[in-house]
Amino acid sequence: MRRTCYCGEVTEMYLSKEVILEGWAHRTRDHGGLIFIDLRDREGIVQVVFDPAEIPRETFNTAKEVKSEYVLRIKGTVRKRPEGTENPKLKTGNVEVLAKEIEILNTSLPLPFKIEDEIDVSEEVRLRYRFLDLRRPEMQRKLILRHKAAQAVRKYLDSIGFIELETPFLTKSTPEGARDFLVPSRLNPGKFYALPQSPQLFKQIYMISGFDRYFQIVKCFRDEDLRADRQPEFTQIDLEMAFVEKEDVMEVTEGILKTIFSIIGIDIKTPFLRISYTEAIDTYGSDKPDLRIPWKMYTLTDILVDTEFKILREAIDEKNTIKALKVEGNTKFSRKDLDDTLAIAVNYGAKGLIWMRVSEGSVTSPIAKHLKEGEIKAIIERCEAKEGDTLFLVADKWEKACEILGNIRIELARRFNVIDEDRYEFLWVTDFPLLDWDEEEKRYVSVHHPFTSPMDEDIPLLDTDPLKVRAKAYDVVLNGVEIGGGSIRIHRQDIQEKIFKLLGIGDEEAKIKFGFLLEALQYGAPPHGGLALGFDRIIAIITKSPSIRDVIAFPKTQKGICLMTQAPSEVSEKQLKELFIQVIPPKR
RNA sequence: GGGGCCGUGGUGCAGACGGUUAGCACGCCGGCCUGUCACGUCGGAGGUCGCGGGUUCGAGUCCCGUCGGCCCCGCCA
Repeated sequence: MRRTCYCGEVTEMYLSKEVILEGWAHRTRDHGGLIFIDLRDREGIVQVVFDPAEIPRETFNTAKEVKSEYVLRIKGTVRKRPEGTENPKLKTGNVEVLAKEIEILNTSLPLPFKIEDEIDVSEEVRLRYRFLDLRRPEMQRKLILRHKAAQAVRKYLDSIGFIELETPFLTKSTPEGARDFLVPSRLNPGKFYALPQSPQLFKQIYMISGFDRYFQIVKCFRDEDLRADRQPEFTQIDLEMAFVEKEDVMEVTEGILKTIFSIIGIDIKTPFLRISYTEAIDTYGSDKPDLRIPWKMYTLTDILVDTEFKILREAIDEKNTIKALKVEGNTKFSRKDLDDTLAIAVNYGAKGLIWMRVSEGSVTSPIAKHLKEGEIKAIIERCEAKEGDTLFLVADKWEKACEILGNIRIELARRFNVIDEDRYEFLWVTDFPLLDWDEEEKRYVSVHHPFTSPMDEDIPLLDTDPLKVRAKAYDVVLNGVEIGGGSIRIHRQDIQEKIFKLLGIGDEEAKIKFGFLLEALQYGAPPHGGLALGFDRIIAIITKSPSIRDVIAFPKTQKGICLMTQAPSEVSEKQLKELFIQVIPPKR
């Protein structure tokens, strides 16, 4: 006996036909003299009827024993449901299967939660019983969509000449970037592999090897603290191209995203908007702005340059920037709203927060009396503020002031429900700085990574003003989420060495850590660049999942624990001994 | 490392200001039921109140610590 079709496929097409179905008992309704069993498999649910007039007593009694999630094989005939008993909620609702035979293939313990969407259960329980959670239609839809997206991306990239190539998981630990997961080497006592944070160096090597266009849908590993959108292992769509400029990489990326979104029936417009890092920070207070939020930020420093209001006077004298966020619309801020907004500001390091509400050509504000009429007018004009709009002002270092207001922008947009969840706003953020200054370590660090090419015209600045150097780097942003990023790489050994030097990586260290790359760059390395897309994040967005855990089959908790397997776990003395490893217990 | 929310039968929740039998819904078990589809109906079982300590005549409730889950800051080239 073999299955003839999936439960969810039994429609009028099968009328009067005999079918064999295999699946799980979704629900049973025992009316004493008549039993209904909803049988479920991955394609859906169909109602099976057991009528004692049609089958032997023994068969009927077997059906009586069935409980939730028993695994069944049922043979029966498809018939029209009696007039008036159709169920429009089911795809198969016009028909039912009149059972002739039933076989219980397996029983099931009572479940901790129901196998259905909209369950009211903690994520902790879902993760502990992930095998049941994944049985729910919602989770099956998400993982099947994930599969479809991966397949579509493969097909698309293959069609434009990309070659799917693998890279090692057991590889070399490199400085910079995230903390590595280490794997001890039994054959080389005291030495460790690292799991890759990304296939970065290998894909560059592939370019030097002449594969020209590489891609991979691949796991990456970073041992950092977890968030709703961060797991220690996650999946990237990773690609690299030779003989290209950033426009080429951006075009391919837009093609990939277009491909993925077409799966959910959304035709996204390309090319995406492009704005510079500086503009993104200045206007939206974020390098990954959510363009679904209409509110923007404005600079008021020049307007208030002669102010006598003490707090702002001091800010200007300290060469700080005064920024304003405009919250549009007649949004009513209660005392509590204002307090909460201040709390957000303080959380991001603000020393204070000024609010002003536009009203009858002037403003209502705790500081209104300290401002001249001309200043107020100029502020309203600069912000293009209308009646009822509320402005929030912060005075601080440019980047910090922007960042504080940027976070207020996001949190207030959520609170006042101004984000349209059905909109998808893509953009490119370009012209990132190449380097940042790390105050703790007292050295430059890469904003992107150490292999990112500086802009040609900024190369001289490497010697004079490194922080002014812009990178050939680009991030792709969707609805306030960084879904990908990449760069044109350095393909000349002299520049690469110079960057290492600036990063405080000495010749000796560079040779030890990246010797193979520096060497490869000397053997005809073509200009190249690429990008990686956060696959989990994209799938989370298109399935409207609040966390990437919902689109990862077996995710970890915030403490990095898999609640199903209880990994990580202790290992035996013997295992440690073989690896020449000794555990030092943490101090209590 | 830090801030916030949460932890009570299998699941989700309720338990004022500490008071004697810890309540509700769903699920589970048993009976009845031939057109249900969240079936109905009658009955029943099921609890270390996360864990440890303290205050008290008495702690699910108050205090301290600890463990776990979630959100966030730091961190994540």
